[in-house]
Amino acid sequence: MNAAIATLKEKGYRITPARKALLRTLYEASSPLTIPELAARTASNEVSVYRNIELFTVENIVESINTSDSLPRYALGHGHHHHIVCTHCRLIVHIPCSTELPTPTHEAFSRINSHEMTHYGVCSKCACK
Amino acid sequence: MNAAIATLKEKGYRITPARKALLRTLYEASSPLTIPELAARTASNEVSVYRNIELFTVENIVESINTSDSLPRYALGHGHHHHIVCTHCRLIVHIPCSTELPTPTHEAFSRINSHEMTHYGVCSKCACK
DNA sequence: CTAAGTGCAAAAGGTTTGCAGCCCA
DNA sequence: TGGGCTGCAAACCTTTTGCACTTAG
Repeated sequence: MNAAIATLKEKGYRITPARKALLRTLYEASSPLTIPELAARTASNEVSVYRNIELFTVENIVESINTSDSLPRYALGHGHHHHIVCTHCRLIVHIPCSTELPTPTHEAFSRINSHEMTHYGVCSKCACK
Repeated sequence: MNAAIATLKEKGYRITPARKALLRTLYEASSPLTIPELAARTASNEVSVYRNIELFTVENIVESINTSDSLPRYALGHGHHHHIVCTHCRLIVHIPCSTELPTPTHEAFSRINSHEMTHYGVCSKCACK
């Protein structure tokens, strides 16, 4: 979180209470949050959250997680990793990227630069019900 | 495409011109299409396209592809596969799922049922510019 | 014939934009 | 002190809903 503040300062962005609150909320969150959730928890305007999340995304401070059946969610980024999503309660956990994932090739593509992977399952809590 | 029509008939849905046109358009498309594109190409109402795409998705006739920087796109589903997306022109191609992808484990999850994987790169055409 | 499907209009989200006032650097 | 930041209002775009009309079976 201090690294994020340093990054922002470096690039000439201002460290405002709204931005600190947003970073703190993201830092303390146990699971990725939506824009309305972030606005509620930081007691700030949804529009400002949109603008700051946009900024943080561009600066690689947060990553956005898009699972088709919920609003986009945001979390502090911690390098490359994958997700496991509970299809019942939407719990999202991060897992490391398996070291030996083969990069595919395709005649229509000259370069492949990155990938995203999401696993879907049922978490322990939901499985017990 | 005839398989899709058979599925619909079986389940008691009507085979209307709008649905035939939608299936034909999806069948002929070289890349997944958005709702507005589908409405334009089938000369039908966007609302009806929403409703039929929803139906086709539930019936596993089409798959939806959500890349965060464009509207959701739809294509006829052909079993499990992955995607490669060109970050310049949004070209999307399908590739088979590598047989030896390890399924991760996580203490918070009791079962992992499925996954999605998307690779990002630059296609040959965009690379030449 | 009649329940399912379509199109139009309008409501309902979610996101972006414009602008006036505020405040960090 | 000034330019970036915030909040409010309103525009915008995508998706959903209601309802009357049409049509496949």
